[in-house]
Amino acid sequence: MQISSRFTIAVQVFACISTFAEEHKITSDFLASSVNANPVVIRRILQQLKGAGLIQVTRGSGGAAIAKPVETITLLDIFKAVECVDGDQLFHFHENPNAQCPVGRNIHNVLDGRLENIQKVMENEMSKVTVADIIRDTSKYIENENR
Amino acid sequence: MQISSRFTIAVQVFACISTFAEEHKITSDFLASSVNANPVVIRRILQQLKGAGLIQVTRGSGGAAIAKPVETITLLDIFKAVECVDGDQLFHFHENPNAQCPVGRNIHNVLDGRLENIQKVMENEMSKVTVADIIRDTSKYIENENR
DNA sequence: TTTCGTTGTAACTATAATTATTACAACTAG
DNA sequence: CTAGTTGTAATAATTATAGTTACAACGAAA
Repeated sequence: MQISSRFTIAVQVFACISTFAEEHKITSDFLASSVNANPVVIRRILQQLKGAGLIQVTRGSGGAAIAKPVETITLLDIFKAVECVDGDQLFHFHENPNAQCPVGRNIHNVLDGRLENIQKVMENEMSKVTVADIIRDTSKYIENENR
Repeated sequence: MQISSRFTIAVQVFACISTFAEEHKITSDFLASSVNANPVVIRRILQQLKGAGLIQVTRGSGGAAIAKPVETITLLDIFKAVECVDGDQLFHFHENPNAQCPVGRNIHNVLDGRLENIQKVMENEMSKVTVADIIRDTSKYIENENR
């Protein structure tokens, strides 16, 4: 099981906005072409990012823009915006372990805390990377191409 | 997107073996009843754990047993055994980002290292918990019930 | 050596999530 | 009003998960 491509697509959206906002209007079609995905898929991701307050999308005339200072948006913010995980739980239990069985009725007691901790460590690492970092690296790589 | 229940089921398998091995033969039916899942699903997980050298399964007469000292088996070992992730990559990219687009052709350069790092941190945390810890906690919770 | 319980695995189904696609009303700017 | 765009519904295709039936292969014990 992998984390869905919505997440990496969403990150690419930020990189695109920052790279091209001055030259192009950032429409869902434009983004879809950079990602090589369907414009409707992009629009849905844009809605999720907008719902989290990370971008703004202009209806009618079109165009997406980043809504907050890029140093204040982390990969974790993006992840939580687009990865609709059931109750924010990364790990999935099989439903209804057998309460007649001593192990079945205690498996959550044993695991919940430890799994929560693993998830927290991962999220903490995600929160260390900001969109500013992504933007800086993106322009660095693009500049390196032009020599 | 969540990590599949195979992982938590597999952990429960170890807890069951350690808790009941002396009283019962650990068959797929017995495990299926504790987990409340289908025996064939359990047998498939047992095969994955066996393939990773973590347990042994006796054909014919039946029964599963832990194959290595429990302090040497970590949650990461179990995770890697049952979670068949494409190329060990937790994060999924949309295929074929547009190579005509400067951002599209550099998104992997920008993200691969950072995502790998996030995954590594998570795996490192998983490797800190051993089956011995799981077993200890399980008996602790079961004992606490009996007062 | 026959019987019995079990594993290993194939085949098929059901369910759910992801991603793509078509279509169109609602909206905004010119 | 027109053109281009967003927001969203509806539908389909694809993939992964999980359940189920079935049965050959196997091992131990009668």
